[in-house]
Amino acid sequence: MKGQVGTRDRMLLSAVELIRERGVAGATIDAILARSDAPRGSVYYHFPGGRSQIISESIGFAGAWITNMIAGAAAAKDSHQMLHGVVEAWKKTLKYSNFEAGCPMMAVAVDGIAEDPALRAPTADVFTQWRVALTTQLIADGVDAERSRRFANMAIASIEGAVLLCRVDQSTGPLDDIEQELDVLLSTVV
Amino acid sequence: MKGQVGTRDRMLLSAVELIRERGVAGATIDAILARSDAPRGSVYYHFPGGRSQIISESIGFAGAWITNMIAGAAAAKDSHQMLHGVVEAWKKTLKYSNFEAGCPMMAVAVDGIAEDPALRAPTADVFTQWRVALTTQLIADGVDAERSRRFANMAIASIEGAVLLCRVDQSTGPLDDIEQELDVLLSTVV
DNA sequence: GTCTATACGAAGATAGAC
DNA sequence: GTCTATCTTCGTATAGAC
Repeated sequence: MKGQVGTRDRMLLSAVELIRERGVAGATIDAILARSDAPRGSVYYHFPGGRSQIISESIGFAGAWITNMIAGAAAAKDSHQMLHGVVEAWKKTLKYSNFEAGCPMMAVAVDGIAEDPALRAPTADVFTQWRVALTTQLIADGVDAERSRRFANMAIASIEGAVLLCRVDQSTGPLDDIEQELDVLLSTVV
Repeated sequence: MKGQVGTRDRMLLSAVELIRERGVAGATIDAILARSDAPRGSVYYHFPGGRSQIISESIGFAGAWITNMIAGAAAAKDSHQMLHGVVEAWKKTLKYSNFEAGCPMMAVAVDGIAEDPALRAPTADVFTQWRVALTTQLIADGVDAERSRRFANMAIASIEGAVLLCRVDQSTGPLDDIEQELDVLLSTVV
């Protein structure tokens, strides 16, 4: 049982995928069941809180996914390589999904928070985690705190925006472009 | 009748607002009617294609809104001022809506295209329009075509991403930050 | 842990009156 | 141009059997 992915986790994973592809509104119970191939009876057994519980837990799940992506990139020696790692990971996931899946956090912000305002705080927390990971590396590279914060916001914003443009264009072009520009900008810092 | 805004236009305007606040899924017929204070009977009279026609026409409507924003900023003398104008316009609209309304194009990309794939092309067109407006100014300022394209994508991506972060943070901080970084980056160009 | 049946509400769409 | 049914589909949730 240890190495197995249980029904509960498969449902959450499917929910994240659906949120990335169709937004929170598209992550219906039926769609989650179909994708995870989970039995109907599992819904209120594993998630007594129903659909809203599935959605809110999905944010934690997706947050962990992003954290892993950054952690992987953080294995790099400096800020340049860290950003490169994150951007490459996005290109890979975009291509893998045929440009149909974007960032789950963006989706939650766009059509999830209006549906359930309680989702705003945890979403903000995930973005803050990302900021912390970036500023930590920048400060380690000798950048001062304020400039680190500004650059971190710039990196997160441009990557998020570029992922959106890539989906619409069905091409990694925008990410290729902002990666270069981000590198130029970073060169003015460290 | 000339200066009046008709029922049809009021419905489209309301649809755009709802899309910005709640995503495409949140722009239901009932919500559009309630916000525009339009009579129920108007729906299939003005829009024989029903809801999907309202949504697709809303994209053109929103595209025009963005074009106006850029046009206003384009009255500036150079690229620096143009970007400043666009960012300031976003800050204003965010504050005006209490950080509840984002970019309609982002919303369409996130939860509209999956619902109706026909929306992808017109959405891509709007982003291209924006790119053209920016590259035109950059080239006028003496930047070469390739770098102009890269920088334009960087500007669009970072502004879109920052608007998202501002909504989640309920603060204009992220836009303030990327405006400064965008300015630094632009200084390496022109 | 999982299944079926059922209830309930929301949303889009159509028909026919005014 | 606009209104009131009405139909249908879909999505969430609950109850009770296995």
